[in-house]
Amino acid sequence: MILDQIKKNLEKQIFAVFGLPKNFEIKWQTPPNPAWGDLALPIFEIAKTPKVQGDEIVKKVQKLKLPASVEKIETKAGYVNFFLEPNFLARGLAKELAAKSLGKKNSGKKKTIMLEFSQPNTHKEFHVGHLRGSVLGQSLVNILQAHGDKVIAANYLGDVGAHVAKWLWCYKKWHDGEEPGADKAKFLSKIYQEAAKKSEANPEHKKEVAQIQKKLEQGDRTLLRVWKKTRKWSIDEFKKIYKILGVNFDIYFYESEEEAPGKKIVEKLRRRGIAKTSRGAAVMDLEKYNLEIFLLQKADGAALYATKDLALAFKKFKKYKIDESWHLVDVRQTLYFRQLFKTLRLAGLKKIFKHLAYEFVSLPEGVISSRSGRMVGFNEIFEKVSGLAAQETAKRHKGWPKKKIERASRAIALAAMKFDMLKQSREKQIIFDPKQALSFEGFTGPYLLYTLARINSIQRRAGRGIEKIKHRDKLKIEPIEKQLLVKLAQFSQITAAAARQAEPALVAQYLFDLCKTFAEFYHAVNVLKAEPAERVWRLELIKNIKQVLEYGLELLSIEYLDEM
RNA sequence: GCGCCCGUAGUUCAAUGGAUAGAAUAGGGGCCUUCUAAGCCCUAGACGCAGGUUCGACUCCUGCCGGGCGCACCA
Repeated sequence: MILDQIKKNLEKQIFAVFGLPKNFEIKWQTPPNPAWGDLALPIFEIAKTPKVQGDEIVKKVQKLKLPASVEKIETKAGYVNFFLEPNFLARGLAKELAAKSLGKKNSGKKKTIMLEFSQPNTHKEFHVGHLRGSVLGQSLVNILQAHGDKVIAANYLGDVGAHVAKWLWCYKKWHDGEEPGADKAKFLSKIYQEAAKKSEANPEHKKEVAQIQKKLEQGDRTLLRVWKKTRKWSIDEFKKIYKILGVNFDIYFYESEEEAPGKKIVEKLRRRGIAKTSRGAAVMDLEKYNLEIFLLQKADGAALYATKDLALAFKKFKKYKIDESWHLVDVRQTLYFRQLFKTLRLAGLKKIFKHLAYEFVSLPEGVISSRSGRMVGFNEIFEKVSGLAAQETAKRHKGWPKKKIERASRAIALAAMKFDMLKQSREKQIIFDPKQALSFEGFTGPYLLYTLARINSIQRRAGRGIEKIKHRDKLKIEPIEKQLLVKLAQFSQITAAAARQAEPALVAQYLFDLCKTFAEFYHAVNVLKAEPAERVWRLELIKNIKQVLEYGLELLSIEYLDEM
């Protein structure tokens, strides 16, 4: 905001001095080194416009009148660098922060977006792969909402299909009536692994599984009862995890509910000649769109993922007043979604669909696989990480009661795990190394929490006597403090970019950078022991940092602490 | 075979076509009588290869090499 104002103000003059055409777009940059300035104007582009010749530029730059927001101007290596006036910046920032408008935007046109994410399968374990999707999704919801959009968070559970049939088959055959005990996730996961192994070992078994699936779709009563009961174990487990994670859904959809309507839609598409029958199955021939053949329904009439997704898409737009449907799903489904969206379009649902792809999580040993048990379950890793956090906390705070340590270590563990999932861009594969997940140093969630803890500590010691700062007085602002001011002012740009690119990593990286700069400040100057005027100003500065940091963490859905 | 994505310090990641390619971690060396050392400072270390487009390429294009993923009854 404040930066936008400064830029706008400068642009007016720049256009006039250089005689730039009206449609010219100034591409502001940030100098790589703060010592070179705070805003950079590349003159390569300007030099291309007919009226201006290279050598004249420097002369013309000297004609620019310095507004109050700018301290000085330098030309260097093809750039005009503007040094912002720190007092001006401090004042503007204070206004922006007081209005709580930093990082928020009220775009006039509010879109309603339904964001579907997380989508775990029942009867399988929630693992670190789901963790990425869930945390990414929640963070996107927050970021988009801050951007001014209305977002409906939807989860779509895979509660039917081949994997469920397999599980039920194994359970009925070898574990009939068994109860899961305290750790439902482990129980479900164990049976699934056993089911995968046993069903593949014997062709007889494969047939039995297919039979179970058929019976289930036909609504066999006794089977349905078992399905309902075991499905609930799974869903309860997921909800428990979402509660721990602070991930919230406005709506839950279930694949089981989309089967029948999906089949009807496929039938309709067949009648209308949009879908064809090939080898007994319902397909869309999308070869002319370079999207190959898309399978809608199996030859034996059983529903596929696509069958159900068609129904869900129609339902979403009919029942909820949404403008766009976004799907945050693993990149491996890119082709699938392109096929699905094209099919929907051909079926007459001409709406905006978006597949937000993210790279999957794998382990140092290889790809995650629920069937082979090569995976890191959420509960297991969460326990490990929070255990270590508890140990570290106890070491540092001998007097803390057990409950306080528990609360802190939980927050630290979650910060570590979530930040790990958010800090790199969506399109980068994460190789989840449990050993590295146990690190709380450097580019990690706990580092951000620690920064906050230090700020809080200063504030506590400062006591109540924080005077209001008088901005009319010129403050003595150190270079490192000015760097902090500039960083804070950039926050709005970052959140806007994060929303535009649907990329929470931008916020994560920014916050880390802010904290690094704070740490440098923290070691370079003292807040509490400063001269009265500086003391007041620095207290105000750290208050601002705290506000941005807390808000940024909220966008990432990371809970923070007062002390750690 | 066809298609999509990715190759940057030992490792994990950054870099709207722009300035001296930034961090973290691991390595070496320092800093706790000063606001929390989960920290800070110093040091060493990288663009897969070859062309092309451009005033300018880690970024765009082509080819090669290396890795991942997807391509009809799984989700």
